[in-house]
Amino acid sequence: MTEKKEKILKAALTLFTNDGYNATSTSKVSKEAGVSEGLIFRHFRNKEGLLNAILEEGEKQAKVLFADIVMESEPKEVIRKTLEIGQVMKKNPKEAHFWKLQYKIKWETERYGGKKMEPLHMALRNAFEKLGYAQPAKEAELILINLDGMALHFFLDPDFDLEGQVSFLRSKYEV
Amino acid sequence: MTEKKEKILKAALTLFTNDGYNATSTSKVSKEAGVSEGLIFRHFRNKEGLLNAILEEGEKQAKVLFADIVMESEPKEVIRKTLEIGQVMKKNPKEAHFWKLQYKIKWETERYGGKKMEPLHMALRNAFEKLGYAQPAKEAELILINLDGMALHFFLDPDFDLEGQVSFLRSKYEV
DNA sequence: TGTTTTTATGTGAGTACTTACTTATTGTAC
DNA sequence: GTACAATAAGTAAGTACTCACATAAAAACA
Repeated sequence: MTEKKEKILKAALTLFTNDGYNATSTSKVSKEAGVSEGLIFRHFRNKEGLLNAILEEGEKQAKVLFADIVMESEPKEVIRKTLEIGQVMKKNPKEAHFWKLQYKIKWETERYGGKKMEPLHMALRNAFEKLGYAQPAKEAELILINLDGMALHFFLDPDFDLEGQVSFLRSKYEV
Repeated sequence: MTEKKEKILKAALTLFTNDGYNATSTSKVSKEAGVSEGLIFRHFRNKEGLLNAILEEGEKQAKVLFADIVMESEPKEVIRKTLEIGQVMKKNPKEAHFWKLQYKIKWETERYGGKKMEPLHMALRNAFEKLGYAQPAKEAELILINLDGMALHFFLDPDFDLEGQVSFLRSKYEV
């Protein structure tokens, strides 16, 4: 990975996340990266290839983030850690960039996100099962739906009180 | 409102909702509407004006949709009707178009959606208060966050089981 | 009423500029 | 000196938007 290639990736992540994929031209990316436009196509073949490279990098980061939750054996801890994913974003802005980009791309291009949440879903299902909940699968799905809803507000509504909502949920689940 | 003006609005609603705002050119809209491109600018001044016209029309529809919930006096009915908003979308595809566009625009352009959910939030807050919940405001916010999460899956995940999730939530709130 | 004048609606070709992408050429490290 | 990194200068197609002009509808006046 050359230095300029990394600069392209960084610039594209910023611009795609802030302005959106379609609203960001390869020319803008090259200027932001301080690089000739042609270099983008040499390294990534086309604009979509650049997007895919960023998305793949984000997926790797997500796996690391999820690993800690999936490997947790204490069911209440699984739920608590899941609910607190948002706090991680506040501390780690690059992780937040990747997440935000996921949602932006999902809505802008409607390319289906794949099954990358599946391991988390499984871990939650098992946790709720161990805790004796009547419908563990639905409970797990509800938490993930909640996470998506909170992400919308966290990323797009500057007045959203993330911590307040998370602690409210923690008290609901007693975790 | 002339016939051609309405055709432009209809075509733009479809294209903006399916392909996104930035990915839809005024030329595409004019072709879909069977109208000269210049007419778009005669009626709406620019592309953003066209978007605003559609958004305003959607806001009117949303007010009608919310009115029925806000005026409901039975607290459990307020919650049930709110949870069942998604079912309305399934029956009324044009309403669904407007909703989907709201989310697409929100993520694509990050223009703040305004306070159009405020009356619904209020109604829910009062409902939870009457039912003796400890934190009615947080409960109301949670329901709206849930709605946003379900919307993501409803519009973008073809396998999402909306009815299953809604009836699960209804059983949770006993409504 | 019929005629003229104004206004609203509509077109199609053109504007300057941007888009994603290509190609030919040069720099550079081993 | 070869393989790769990088650039500058292109390309054709597309972009939002404008303009001069045509037609239809409405208003004003005789």
